[in-house]
Amino acid sequence: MAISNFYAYNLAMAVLSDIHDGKAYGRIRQMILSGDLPMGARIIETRIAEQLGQSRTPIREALRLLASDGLVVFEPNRGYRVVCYTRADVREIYSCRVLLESEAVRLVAERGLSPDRAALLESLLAEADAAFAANLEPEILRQRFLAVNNQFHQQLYAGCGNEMLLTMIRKVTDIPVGIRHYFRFSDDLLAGSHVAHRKIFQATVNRQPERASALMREHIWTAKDRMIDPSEIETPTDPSDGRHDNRGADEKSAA
Amino acid sequence: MAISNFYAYNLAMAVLSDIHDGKAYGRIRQMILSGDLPMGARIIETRIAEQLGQSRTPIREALRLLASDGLVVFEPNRGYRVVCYTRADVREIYSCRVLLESEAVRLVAERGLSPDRAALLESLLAEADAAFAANLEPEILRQRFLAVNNQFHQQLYAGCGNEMLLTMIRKVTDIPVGIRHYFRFSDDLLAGSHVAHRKIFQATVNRQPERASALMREHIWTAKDRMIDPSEIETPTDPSDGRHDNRGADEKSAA
DNA sequence: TTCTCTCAAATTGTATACAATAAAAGCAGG
DNA sequence: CCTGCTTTTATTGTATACAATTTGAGAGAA
Repeated sequence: MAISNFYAYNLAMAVLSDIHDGKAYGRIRQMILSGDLPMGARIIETRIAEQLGQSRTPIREALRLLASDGLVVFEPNRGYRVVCYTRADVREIYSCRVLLESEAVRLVAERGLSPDRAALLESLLAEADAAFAANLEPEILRQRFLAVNNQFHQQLYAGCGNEMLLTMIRKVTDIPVGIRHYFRFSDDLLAGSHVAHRKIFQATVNRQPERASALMREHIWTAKDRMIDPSEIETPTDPSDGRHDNRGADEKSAA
Repeated sequence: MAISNFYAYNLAMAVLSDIHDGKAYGRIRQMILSGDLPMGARIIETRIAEQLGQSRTPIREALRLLASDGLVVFEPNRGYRVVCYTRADVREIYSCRVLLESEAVRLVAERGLSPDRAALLESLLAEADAAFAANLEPEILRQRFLAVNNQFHQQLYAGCGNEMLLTMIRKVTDIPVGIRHYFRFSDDLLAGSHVAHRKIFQATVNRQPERASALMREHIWTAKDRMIDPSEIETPTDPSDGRHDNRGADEKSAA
């Protein structure tokens, strides 16, 4: 398997050369995914450079990369902004997720899970169980669950045998937290999601590709349906100011 | 539709700022897609820079971009090489194409083709008809048809209403010509492909989403089946030398 | 020969300087 | 008070210089 090809894409680059080197790409990426840099925020090269103690050159390259990940948007002579997904965009993304992830899980169910991966997935599900049982504050529970949720999906597909598919799935999965504003995370949604994970896992273990695939489609559709839908009231694409001081203004309304 | 987001990805960047500026990204991209830089060729920044009459800085950025397109591969401290797809990679790519393009054409068939786009597609089909009727040299016919073929696919999906899907399709479609080595382009394959296009187009015009989708799946599967398949004799990933003088060595054996 | 080590050349990584462009501020005129 | 132009500032685009790293060649020893 030519890991050398597909995997030398962006995420790999992060892992290989950036993230543990404390270098630009990984750190900026994290700022975006975590919401430190809110959606729509303009990114000024010199400022980031200063902040990370590097010169502009590596920052620029990191930004180019992030642009191709779809995490920042570039306009010639105007620099970069954190991507600002509209509801329509998010719907598109979820449509793609349905397509890609249902296929991935089908492949996995056909090929069968390796024992250690099955064990890993079990432990993730157990972790989620624990979180629900722990009677946490809703916000904490939500965060905890979503983290496990992401890992579950990633790990589930990992053995699908199609690196290109995995790359594309990462692309529609690694998205700024800001989009959570568009969703209603009621308790029953989380619980329902967890149940769905168990079912999907079971079908996969049982080598039922069609069933696992169908469950996955339904699982993601359900999430998509929970999007808050003020029909045509899109967020304006222009937050106008994007200093990265205004963090936090972002995350609160997500509950 | 937030074109501003998805579309500000790489290809757009090419169109916007690079290609008609005569800048690096577009030109290098073209070198790769056309085979001027053969698969596996190492890319030396200084050399390309000299060749294009620019400094290394913009070349480096272009290469980073191309890496995210999957056209070149990067290794830290070792620079870039043109991606070298193995047969297994190509099979993966075609699996993804089946998935993505069948979905795209389904969406188009559901929404219906705009009259002018339908006309454009008709004209492309007519162009292919003409090519077949012209009794061209096989190699010329092949090139002509493949060019029209690409355009047909692109134009067919263009109105699918999901920019993210289109972006992903571009990614699995824009591939160095070198991979053609892996295919057997017999005359009947081309002719069969053309017939399939007509059928797909007809089903789309008739608003038969499932039918169009199924035809598309079969169409791409057929192409995939025509891969030359010396089972496990993969091309070694290391052509060892990659000066871009050795062009042409590439393209001939494609017939 | 074959292996290893050392040193030189080539290449990539980063920083800095300056040019080109866009955004913002200031200023006249209505 | 607003409008449109000029000047200033901020920011991005490119080139160059130098440091760090890898690659390749050659010398010396087994």
